[in-house]
Amino acid sequence: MTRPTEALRPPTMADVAREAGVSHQTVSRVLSGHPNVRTTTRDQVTAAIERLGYRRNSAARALVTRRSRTIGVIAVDPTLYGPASTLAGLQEAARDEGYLVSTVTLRTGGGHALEDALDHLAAWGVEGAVAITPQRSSVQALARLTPPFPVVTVEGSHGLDIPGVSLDQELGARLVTEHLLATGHETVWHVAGPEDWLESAARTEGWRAVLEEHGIRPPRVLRGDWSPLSGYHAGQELAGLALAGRGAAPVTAAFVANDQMALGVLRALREAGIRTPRQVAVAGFDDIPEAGFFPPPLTTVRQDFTAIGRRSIQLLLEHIEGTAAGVEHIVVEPQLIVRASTRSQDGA
Amino acid sequence: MTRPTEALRPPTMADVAREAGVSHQTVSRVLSGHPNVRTTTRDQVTAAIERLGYRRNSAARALVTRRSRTIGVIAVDPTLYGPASTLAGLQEAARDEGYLVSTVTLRTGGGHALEDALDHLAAWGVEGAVAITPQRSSVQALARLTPPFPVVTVEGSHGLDIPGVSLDQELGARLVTEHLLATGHETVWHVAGPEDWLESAARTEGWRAVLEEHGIRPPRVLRGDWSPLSGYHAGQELAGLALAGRGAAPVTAAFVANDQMALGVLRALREAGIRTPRQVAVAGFDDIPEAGFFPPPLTTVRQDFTAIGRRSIQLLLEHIEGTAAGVEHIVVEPQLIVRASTRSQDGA
DNA sequence: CACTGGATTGTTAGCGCTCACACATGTCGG
DNA sequence: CCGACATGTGTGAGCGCTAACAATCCAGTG
Repeated sequence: MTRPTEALRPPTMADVAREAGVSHQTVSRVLSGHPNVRTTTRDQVTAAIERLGYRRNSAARALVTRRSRTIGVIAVDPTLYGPASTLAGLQEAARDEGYLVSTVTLRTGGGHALEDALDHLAAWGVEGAVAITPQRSSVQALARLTPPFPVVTVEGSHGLDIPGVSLDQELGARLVTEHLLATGHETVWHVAGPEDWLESAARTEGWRAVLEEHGIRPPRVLRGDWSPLSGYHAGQELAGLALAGRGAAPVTAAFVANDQMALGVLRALREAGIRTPRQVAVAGFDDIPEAGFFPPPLTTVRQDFTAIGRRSIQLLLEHIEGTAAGVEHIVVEPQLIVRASTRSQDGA
Repeated sequence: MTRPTEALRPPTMADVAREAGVSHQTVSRVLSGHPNVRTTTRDQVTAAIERLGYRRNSAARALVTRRSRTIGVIAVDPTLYGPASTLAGLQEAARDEGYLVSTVTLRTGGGHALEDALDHLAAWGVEGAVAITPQRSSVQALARLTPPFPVVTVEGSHGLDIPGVSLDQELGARLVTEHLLATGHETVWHVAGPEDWLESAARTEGWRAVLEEHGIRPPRVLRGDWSPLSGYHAGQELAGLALAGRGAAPVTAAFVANDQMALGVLRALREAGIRTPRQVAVAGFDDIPEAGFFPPPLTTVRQDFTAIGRRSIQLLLEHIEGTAAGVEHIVVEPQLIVRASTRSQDGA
């Protein structure tokens, strides 16, 4: 009477029930921690589970409970330090809550990529999703779409009707700019990130606001694409301006929108024979692990990516459970890290 | 006769069948692209699907087909450039194959972390997993465990009975070391990564082998933990040795096991007043985006992380489909990138 | 001693889908 | 004109689980 396929199939709840001499429902009760099960019965079931190496079938559970216990994450370019760190924070938080995290990465934020990603997640029945899509276009796409599950954003919900978590980018930029002005600089130049990125815009905004509050007319904004190379090009331009020494806005300090570009700027300045920070002070944003070892060590703004990841999972779960109170925007505070790149070595 | 819950429940295959005036089985056939369906019928069904906004329920499918179309990935510290890039490559390849990727990240590779991660994935019924666990201990743990699904490793299956994909780390180290010797250096010092990491061991091995082939007795190995700080400490030690100028092994060239540590080394050398590459040439490994902008731009070994990710998904799918021919180890070739940090500026 | 009610267990009916089959048609050669 | 064969389509069962209900046991009670 032995069925030949027996060995191939993992044990089911019915198998455990038979082994323990109870009904499958009792097994289910034990597994879900139902209180009204006699201790002796519970032990028998537990032993049978152990003996058979039984595991609950998640597909069957998901089918009947209509809950997949899976969360989707959509990330643009998770190769960058920021998104990668956020992702790690998300994973950990979700796992603690008993969720599995499924990630879809986007090369670009444009076009139908986001829609396709949401579709892909929907097809697998995720209960909700976190979108790490810091580009304006992606967020707008997100606002247009109506996926069949709640979505929260990371660094992307500014002014939109989507719940989200973000670092106070503007405050970070303010801290840097104030710091540079306090160090005695007449004005602060700015190398911004790509125009399409919200983070980029917020940092530029913070910088501009501080200058204006001090009655300083903001100099022309230089622009890069987050890459070291683009920073290098911007640095060459700054070097040219510094050496030309044009009147209105002397180049003695620059706030670069991320650390990678700052590295490029530093290199360009050095190649032009300009010393940092003596002649031009430079500050970045992100505090990547390398920042403390740049030539010179870089003043920057630290983001607590782990906290951002954790808070966004919290927020998403609230929306999944339906306990969320409206459309909330959680803001995480940045921290200024002062290093040699903005410290006048001769004690100015 | 309207059921009040109707609106809450997403449409099922039966709903579509009713709408299209066919049986649920015909809907299923249309969805799975079965050839024997009349074109007119197919169109009716497609239209009904469209009208109702129907999506197949993945849980129900997984239950009956015993296939979840989900792949698990276990990654240690996905904040590092290498793992993050590999992850991105994996994601993309898996998605192209119609799989969802669920990621579990480990803070440490030690203890039961790996087992827990596999458990977590098993509980969700993944069909297979890729382990990016480059530590010796994790790989050994992996070899001990017998998860209920195939597992392939990235950078971790050396000498073990587990299929995997890895870069030829040893070849990379050989290329660097040969390059440095060819530039005229009498010997090459080495700053290694953590002892527990297989990649670290392989790079050290390649370096040692080349020196021995040239009849050079390898100098003492300095050791870091991949971080810029640890590289900085190693660099200080190197600087001390260089300035002391002890007989047997002059410090004129160093092969550092990754780019981040190389940054630390460069900084320490500069602080000690040692010029790179004139007095000491430095080379790294990984080719992180910043490497080309280090002071000076870093000679390093480029890894094609995207290819590694892609190949490992291929390999895993072969094992899932059962078409795999034994335990295969795929090796990807590295590429030497020569930059200023090893070029004698005065044309030596 | 039947009667109530809580604790404990079993029974039944699906969840939404795919598979194996049965049942229609239509087409063709003998 | 009938069977053999292909092409379409429908029917029933069942994947492994949970939720609702039903059934049992066993005190304590009047």
